[in-house]
Amino acid sequence: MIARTDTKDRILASADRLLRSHGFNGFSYQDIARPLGIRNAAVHYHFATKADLTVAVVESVRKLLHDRTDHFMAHGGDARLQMEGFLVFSIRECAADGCVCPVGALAADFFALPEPVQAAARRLVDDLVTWMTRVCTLGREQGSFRFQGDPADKAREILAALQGARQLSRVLGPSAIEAVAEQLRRDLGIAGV
Amino acid sequence: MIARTDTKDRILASADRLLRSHGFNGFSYQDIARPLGIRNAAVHYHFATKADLTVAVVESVRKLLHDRTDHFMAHGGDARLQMEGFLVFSIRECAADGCVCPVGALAADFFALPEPVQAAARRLVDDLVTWMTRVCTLGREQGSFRFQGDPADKAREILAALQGARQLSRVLGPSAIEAVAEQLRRDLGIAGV
DNA sequence: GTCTATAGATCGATAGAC
DNA sequence: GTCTATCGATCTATAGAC
Repeated sequence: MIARTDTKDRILASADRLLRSHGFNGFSYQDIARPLGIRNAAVHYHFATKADLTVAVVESVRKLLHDRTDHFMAHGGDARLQMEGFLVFSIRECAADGCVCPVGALAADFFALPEPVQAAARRLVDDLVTWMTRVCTLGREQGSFRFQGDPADKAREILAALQGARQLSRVLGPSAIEAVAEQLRRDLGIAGV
Repeated sequence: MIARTDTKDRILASADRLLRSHGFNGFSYQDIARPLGIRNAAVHYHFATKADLTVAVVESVRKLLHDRTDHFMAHGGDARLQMEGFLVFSIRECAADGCVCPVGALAADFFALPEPVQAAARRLVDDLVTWMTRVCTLGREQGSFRFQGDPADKAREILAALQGARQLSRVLGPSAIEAVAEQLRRDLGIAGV
């Protein structure tokens, strides 16, 4: 059934964009239904509750992360390429539509979120930290990165900086995340590559 | 009139806490009125609209920042003390109640916010960046900080990292911001002081 | 300055026809 | 799978008594 899958995917894509641009409490089923030319109730058919829909969005992002990093997590690879890919990805997404990552979108309302949504956010953050920690560990072993201290701390610092930078960019413009990304490169000793 | 000022201040304090814990779209006039033992309409008497109330919250934070940094901005001082004070302040606020700074609270919904609220957020971010840039500039001149590149870039990196860390801490627990703060110190060469 | 009462809108969600 | 219709709740904001 092409129609079913197609509509469900469109709903998911729309919810993804709305969640990351307006936050969990900043979009409604109406906002999703109207541009798709369907009704409120049709969205509820595919995703019974707003919590279900939001969890699905977070899980789709988590799956995207796994698709892009599973090989690296299992077999290793060039840490500098992984890092640079993530920086460029963050800058491009931020500049394109000012969207933050789902974690940043959910964190602001976190204590007011349905518990399943909180749990999904936790899973995504755990995955991001695990992956970034491996990138930092391998990068230093490979002689690509220069930093002091525990790779797990450096990983959280980098993730926090990018998350915060995407939010700063909403207020200051796209130059903010570019400046932060370039400073992160300088700190790691990979600027001007 | 003690009563008037007192209630207005209580409303402001309550709104501050609610904004930073639940986001702009995550709290209502009811949430403010009930714990204070007053009614919805009484809040509207002091702050006509939710935008007015939110702008007042942001401006009060901006005033607090000025009170703490005006002397430093005018006459200089010990950059390491300014930096350490800000790190400790951020950690303590984050651990106490999981609140993010107003910028982080407003950034998630930013494109859905009333324009005056967006403008107030911009003013606060500009002030923070200006101050932190001065801290970084003086810190390097004083030989306290070690970093590559433009102090304005380092300043935005640090602010972004702390803002992101406060949000990560909601998901991962208070250890996240402590780890990020310690990594920021290591990067600057002021760890273990 | 605070109240009661309510307007007016929107929200998430459900029931049932098609 | 999408529709119409609607429920019940909640929200921002206002009017007017006290």
